[in-house]
Amino acid sequence: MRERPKIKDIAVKAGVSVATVSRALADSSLVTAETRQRIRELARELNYRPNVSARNLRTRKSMAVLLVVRDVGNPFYLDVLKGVEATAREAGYSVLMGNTENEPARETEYFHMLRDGHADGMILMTGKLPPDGGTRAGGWSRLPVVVALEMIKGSRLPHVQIDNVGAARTAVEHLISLGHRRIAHISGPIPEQMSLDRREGYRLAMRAADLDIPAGYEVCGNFLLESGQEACRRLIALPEPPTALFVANDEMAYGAVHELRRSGCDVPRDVSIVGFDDLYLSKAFYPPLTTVSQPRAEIGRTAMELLLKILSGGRTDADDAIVLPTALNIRSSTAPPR
Amino acid sequence: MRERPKIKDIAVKAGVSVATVSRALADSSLVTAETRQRIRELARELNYRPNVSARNLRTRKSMAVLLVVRDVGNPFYLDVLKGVEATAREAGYSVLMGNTENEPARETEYFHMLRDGHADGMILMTGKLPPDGGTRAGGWSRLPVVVALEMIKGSRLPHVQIDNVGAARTAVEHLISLGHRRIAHISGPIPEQMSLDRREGYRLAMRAADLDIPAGYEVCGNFLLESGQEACRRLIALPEPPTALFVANDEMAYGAVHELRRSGCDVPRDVSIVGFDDLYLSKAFYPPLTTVSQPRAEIGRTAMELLLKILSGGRTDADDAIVLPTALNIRSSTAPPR
DNA sequence: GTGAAAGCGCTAACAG
DNA sequence: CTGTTAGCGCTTTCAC
Repeated sequence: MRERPKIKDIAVKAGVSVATVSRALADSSLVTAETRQRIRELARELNYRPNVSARNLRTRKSMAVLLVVRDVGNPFYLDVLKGVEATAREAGYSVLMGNTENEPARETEYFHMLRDGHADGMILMTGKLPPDGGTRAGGWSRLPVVVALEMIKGSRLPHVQIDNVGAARTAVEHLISLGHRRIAHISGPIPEQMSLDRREGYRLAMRAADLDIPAGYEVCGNFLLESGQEACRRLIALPEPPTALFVANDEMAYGAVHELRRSGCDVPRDVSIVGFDDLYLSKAFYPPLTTVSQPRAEIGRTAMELLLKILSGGRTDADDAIVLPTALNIRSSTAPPR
Repeated sequence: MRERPKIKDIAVKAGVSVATVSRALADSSLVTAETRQRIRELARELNYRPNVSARNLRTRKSMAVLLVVRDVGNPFYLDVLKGVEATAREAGYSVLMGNTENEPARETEYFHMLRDGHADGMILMTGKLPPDGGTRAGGWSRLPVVVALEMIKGSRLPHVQIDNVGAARTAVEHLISLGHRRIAHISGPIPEQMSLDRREGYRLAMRAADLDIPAGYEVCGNFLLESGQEACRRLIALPEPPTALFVANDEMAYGAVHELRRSGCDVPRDVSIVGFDDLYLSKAFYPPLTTVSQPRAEIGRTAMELLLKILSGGRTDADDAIVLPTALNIRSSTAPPR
């Protein structure tokens, strides 16, 4: 086998011009079925594959999308990534991983990568836009970007999201309906929109039921296991500790349960716990965790589909704000108070 | 602001040639510090960024690496991905995600992508080479590929791995030293190398201790939670059920514990369990899981470093088989038999 | 239907 | 030190 054959090699062998080969390979109707056939066979024979850099340069496309998350190490993104990857693949796109670690500079860097032609579009799951979003001509919002998972308020970008406020509210109402009155909340980092929303849902449910939120009942975590543990420790130490916890994500909920157990409390006998996310593990956890499940894979899929639509020239109106349904998954970490 | 400025725009504005601009931007020493300075400022002013497709075409590099795994949805890969991403980033590379779902066709497709210039190198974590690996000139082994996590026997490719046999053996020896004699094993899919190796470690430990492996004591799973549950169910139903389980990964171990609990057995009182992987969750699991921990992030980092070395012209000898250490993490899911 | 030719934007010889 | 020039491999007018 030769070195990588180029289009010209095929052209020579087939006795046609490079243009014809290019057309034949692109399935253009401007080419006789016969020549097309011949060229395709020749291409296969030579094991020809087009050089993507050349094609990208010429077509000004990269057939890649950039998926930017806060932390690639977070298990939450797994299914989302899976959804994105599958959909992208089917459409002939590849997926570039972006990881910001919450650093604004990186956030900006990925937008640059998009402009530079590394990718044709981007799915942004970090909940924020680069700092200088407004100063550039047209801002970043002109770029083919879909915001998913975490919404960015006031950004005219198309969104794929869930109703965090409503879902959180439903979760807390479940606790209330069980008879709990002393319900605390472990939130994500404030002032991230997602944390704010879930806390808002908690507050709404409490207010609607005429329940008090005593001082110290709202503890702020960072979505990581240890912070759930730490937050729980503080809650237990309160003069009047809660009988139920609404935790802003499963990972922190795991930490909270762990801490409760360490201090001799039983879940749900002494304290009920509701999480958020329904990680793949939550059903095998002990006790099986009551939690809000969100359609992660579908979020990924939908976001990618929306991006594809935009890339193929579809409108990018803000009415493209898609809200996917959540569900409260009631398992064994919640029970009536003693 | 203009449309994307190109190198020529800068050249014109600066009154120099494109070559000079290119050099200045590349920090070539062939350019006066002064002109370089001037050009760089101009570039920043114009918000210039090089077009990657053009550069890729010209340099025949993409500054991207392909990370291919069996299943992007598997939490096991998280930290590995994180290690790869961080190292790649530092070196100026981006990471393309590849997902094979165990389909040979996809496996091949990613090798093609590599050849096509989508990426400069590849980190392969699927444990297999495409079917026609040998028929092509030089086979796939000529490409800049590093195999990580799962080894491919007899492939001259550089490897980054752990000693699965030894680690498994140590895990089982722990059980034996606790006094267990009826020890069963839930393996991964056979005949995957990784599953084979861990089972081999189990067998070696058993044989060395003169312990029998009764019929039905080796059950095959697929590394997923449900399969651990299912396998455990069969083990419990045995006329003489085991008092300890060595499970080939944590996820299946979770499933096994879950099943044991469902059927009224206590872990570790009735059955001891050792897992493999030490997922981030295993310490918050109930009971905290005794498990073999492998340095996932470091595996990712090392694989990427090795790939970088190869890409920069380093040797790719098979003596580049790097074995990273594991550790047995003893927690609360193991205890002496009753 | 097919071919000739013009670039996409950049880098790297080669001259000066 | 700087400029001129020739492509990288492909797609796509524009002629024929």
